[in-house]
Amino acid sequence: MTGSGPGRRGRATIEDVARLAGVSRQTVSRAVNDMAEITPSTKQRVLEAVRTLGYRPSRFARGLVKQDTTTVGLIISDLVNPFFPEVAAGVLAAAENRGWHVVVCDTQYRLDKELSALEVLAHQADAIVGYLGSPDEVLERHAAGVPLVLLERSSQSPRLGSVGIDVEAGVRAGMRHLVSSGHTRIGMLDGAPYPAQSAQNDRRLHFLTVAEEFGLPVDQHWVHVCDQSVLGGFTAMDELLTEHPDTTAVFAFNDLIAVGAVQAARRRGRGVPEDCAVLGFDGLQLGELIDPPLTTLHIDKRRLGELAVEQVALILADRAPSPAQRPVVRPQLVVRRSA
Amino acid sequence: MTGSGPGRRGRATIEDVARLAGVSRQTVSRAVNDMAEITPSTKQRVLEAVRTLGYRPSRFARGLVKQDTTTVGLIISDLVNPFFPEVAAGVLAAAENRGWHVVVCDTQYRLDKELSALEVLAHQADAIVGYLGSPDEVLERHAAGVPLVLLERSSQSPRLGSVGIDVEAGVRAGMRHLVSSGHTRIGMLDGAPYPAQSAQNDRRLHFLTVAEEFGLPVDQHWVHVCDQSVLGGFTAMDELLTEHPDTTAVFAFNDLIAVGAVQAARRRGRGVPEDCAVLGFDGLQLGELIDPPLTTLHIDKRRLGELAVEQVALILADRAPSPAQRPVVRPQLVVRRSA
DNA sequence: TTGTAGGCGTTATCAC
DNA sequence: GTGATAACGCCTACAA
Repeated sequence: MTGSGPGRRGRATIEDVARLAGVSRQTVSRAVNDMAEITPSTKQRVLEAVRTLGYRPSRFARGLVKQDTTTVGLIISDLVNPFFPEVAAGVLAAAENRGWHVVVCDTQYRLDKELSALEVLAHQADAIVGYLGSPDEVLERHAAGVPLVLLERSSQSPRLGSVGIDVEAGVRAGMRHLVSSGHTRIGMLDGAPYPAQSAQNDRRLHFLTVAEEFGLPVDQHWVHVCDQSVLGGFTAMDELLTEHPDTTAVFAFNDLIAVGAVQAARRRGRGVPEDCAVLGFDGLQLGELIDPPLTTLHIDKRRLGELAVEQVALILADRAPSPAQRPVVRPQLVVRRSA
Repeated sequence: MTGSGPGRRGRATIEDVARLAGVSRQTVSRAVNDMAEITPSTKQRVLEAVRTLGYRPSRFARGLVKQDTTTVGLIISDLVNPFFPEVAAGVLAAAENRGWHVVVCDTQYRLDKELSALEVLAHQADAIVGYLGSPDEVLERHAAGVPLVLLERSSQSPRLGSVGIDVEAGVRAGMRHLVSSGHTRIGMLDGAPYPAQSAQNDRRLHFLTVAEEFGLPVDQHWVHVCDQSVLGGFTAMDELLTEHPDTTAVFAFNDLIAVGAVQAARRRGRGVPEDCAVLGFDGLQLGELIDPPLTTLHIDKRRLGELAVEQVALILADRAPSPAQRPVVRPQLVVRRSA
């Protein structure tokens, strides 16, 4: 009823400060946002009141009246896979350039977490970019009208932006390299966990296509699915070599898996690359450090994140990005010693 | 003057929806937040209006009236150093548990970026946790009253929370291991870039102390400072071996540096660990994968992040955490083959 | 230089 | 079940 005092309802408001300093709210505002039209002495007095009351402006009230703060939500699959932090770094950098905030969610590759993250961010952000596995229509429903930019996934819906990797070119370059090195019995270690989402995983598709083009004696049985981790790669490689002992080369979904594959091969007494070549897909720093250094298709992950933010900017400016001009990063074959 | 139409000032408001559906704002609110007291048919009509107008509630207006959403800001030094994503993962997980949002900033170890991040987050978050290098009073000033939890750094100020690593115990365990393996001429590769902040870098201090306790013939000249990266470690190790060719073991600030040190040693034709042992400090997965596998002081990085969020919760609940009960994670010596 | 009035978009409270 | 009305905390006019 008194309606005053900082302790009343949590934090002090601009009103409380005004009262304590014996000025109007407006004057407090001028002092806090240090604007020009205010006497130094008054300013001092106000700022002192601010300090004793522990006053901090409400970001909500401020955001309500100045419509400028932009927040983009970032959804990634696994912060501990070194691939994603690099993408995130690109997103952060690009966002910071524009004065935008970024709130991050990690799905652990789980569709339920993905959807709840989507819902949370739909309330909290002005746009969302991320690695998403659910079908288009599910995504659109959960995003509830918030612009969405898909990473490494194309979509039919014109309402969804997207930024991609030129997987086909990458796979072609990689396979060409392996084949020209004399390999024909090439296996693939495909990353889970979105096997049902064909859109999600072009790597396997292109692998099979290109293998057929080259007339290789491999089919889908040469593709083993595994977790996107070193352990996953290790396990799957072990299975692959059991089922197809004549394998001489392996195409991995990503570098983590490739590293696991190298270990598995060696554990079985196969030299890499002499007995079995291993090809990665990512270009993580990790690949340079192991023995033998990993041959891989290097992706500019930072750039990927930056491009996503640019897409967001386009969409937010009502310039709906046409699917035709979908930005794409092209993998570069980096030949080291594993293949 | 007309004051209506969704196109007026960007987004449609609840008012626009109400008008189109021929109901009051309140009814729209009921429909959107699906509350109980509303006729299905009305709800349908409202929801349709929502869809055609592309209406989305303003998070600011909502946050203003419901005081519940909590956002914590996370400031880390370098997303690309695998150490930080693990800490971040802990923060994200703990925050999600409480229904909090996390906005992330990356400073690249730069003090200017650190301060601007602090200022931004002071407006945007209800609390901040992070790796910070500026002096206490600077931090407090820039945080502008927002609760702050320091990572891996103790502070004198009772107003700053903190979560740490028991560096002393870690260094002791590591040095004991090296000494008991017969090493006496032990160098150290210290991580930049906060040399002036003694609070920031207990590792060097404890290293020197413990070295003296053991009566080792090493002093500050055996400490070389470098970037917290593989390259940094490589370079510094090279310098160290040049100045002190009789070095038989090296204590690294972190695993990335240690990996670089291993490479530098080998490049010089020194076997690891036979000619020169290398000890890391982090416990990154990377360490298991290189050759030889890295002996290191393993830190539970996720836990560190979780503890930080718990500190935030305490502070936000006005239960100021006493410095006495500062949470600390204790490094565990993991002996592999590099030392 | 300072104060007053109004509105930003939403939810809560209370009538109807 | 539905609709006025009053906050929520701040800022941008404009008036004094």
